[in-house]
Amino acid sequence: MSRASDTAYQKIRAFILQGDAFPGMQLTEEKLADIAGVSRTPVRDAVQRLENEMLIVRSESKRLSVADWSDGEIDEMFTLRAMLECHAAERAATRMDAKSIGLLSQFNDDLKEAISQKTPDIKAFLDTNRKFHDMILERAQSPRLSKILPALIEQPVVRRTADQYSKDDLEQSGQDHDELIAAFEAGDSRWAGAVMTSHIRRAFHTFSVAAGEQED
Amino acid sequence: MSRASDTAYQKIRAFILQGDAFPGMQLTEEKLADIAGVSRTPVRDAVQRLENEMLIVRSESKRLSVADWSDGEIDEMFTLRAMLECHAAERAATRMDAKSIGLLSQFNDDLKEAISQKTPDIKAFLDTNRKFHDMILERAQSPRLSKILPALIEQPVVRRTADQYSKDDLEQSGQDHDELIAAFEAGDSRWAGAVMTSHIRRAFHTFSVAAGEQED
DNA sequence: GCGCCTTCTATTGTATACAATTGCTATGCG
DNA sequence: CGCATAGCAATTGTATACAATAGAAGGCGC
Repeated sequence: MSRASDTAYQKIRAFILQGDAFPGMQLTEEKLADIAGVSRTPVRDAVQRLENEMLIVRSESKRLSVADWSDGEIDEMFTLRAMLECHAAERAATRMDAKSIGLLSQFNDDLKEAISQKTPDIKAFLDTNRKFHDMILERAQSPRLSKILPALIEQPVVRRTADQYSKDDLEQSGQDHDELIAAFEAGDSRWAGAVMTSHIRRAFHTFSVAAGEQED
Repeated sequence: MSRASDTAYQKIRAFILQGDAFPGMQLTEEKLADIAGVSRTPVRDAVQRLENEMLIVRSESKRLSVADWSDGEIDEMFTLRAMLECHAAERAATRMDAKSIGLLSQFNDDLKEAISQKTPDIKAFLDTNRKFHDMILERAQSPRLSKILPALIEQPVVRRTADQYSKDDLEQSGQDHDELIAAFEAGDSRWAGAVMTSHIRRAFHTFSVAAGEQED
């Protein structure tokens, strides 16, 4: 979309993901327009996008609020993500080239670098991790997947618990990525898919533990 | 969405699916506004929805056109649909109730009725078929799936070749549905998932043959 | 005091006018 | 004659004013 529409999307998204928003919080188009610094028209575009990503929900009377997910929905979200990222990895494995694999290695080096410190740089970790997965999605060369998957990936609940991940968890991610790269180099799509599946399922497990502890 | 926005969506969708639109055809918001009989504002909402369903694409310069899918994309579409409908069937199998199963049976009776004539009523077939699948999706009780799947289901290319399906193909669909119902009654989610997968993959095969013949 | 109806207010939906951008065409120069 | 460029036309993007609708509050009768 266009400039105002995009900035609205980004600012509202940031407001929900990292800002002062809380699940269930009521929103109005006008308030969001203030936050984004634009008029309601581009805000409505942005809201529709965020609604598709299920970060925002509309009540039956068209009022907006910040999405609040049940445990079941989070579970389902990870399950779908695992299925689709597995599929993406399988496709990518048959469509890789040397340059892309090189980039993947580089991203993963950056990722390891980010968590090698005594206090891991979570933000850098999430950032390079996203780049890594985006690269695979790009190599999957499926417009459909590219439309569906991103909405399942970066999510508020995940973000909110990310800084509780242990160093071991983070390092395991790096190792998964290494194995993915090996599978890509071998052009073995089933291997790549299986590693990706276990990578996501482990992430879910790690998240569950962190989320459980957060409750206490 | 609201009234004008909804009618815009439906009319534009009908225009693409059943109207005079052709793949690659250039569209302007104003023309679509004329077709829908509303102003550009609700049209933009509708267009965004259709863009998400990939019925409409925007060029890099934001101009709109009717989507034109490659064979590879159609293939991928069926693959994703098979994966996700399989998952939906698996979930539904553990969440069924007698009333819903009764409705499924009724829908399938209607479907068989529609194709029992010498010249099958394709429109009625597609209609009851959609009801059947919608019911399963509803019982899967997954908001995410409900958001993702519909965009993969009713598609122009499929619609365009539907009237070439043989009576055998249509009857096989009815039998698949019968077996799905049996799996639901047994509460066997793996069974339900497997039947659904083969149901969709067969549909893809049937479509491929029909589409191939259409080219000649 | 309780419940229902009415009125008012807050919020979303739509249209329209205008701004910005993009593509196209024509014209001039080499 | 070809190409670059300037200006024009067409299209999309944004803001704002107004319409419609849903929710809240207050008043009235019972």
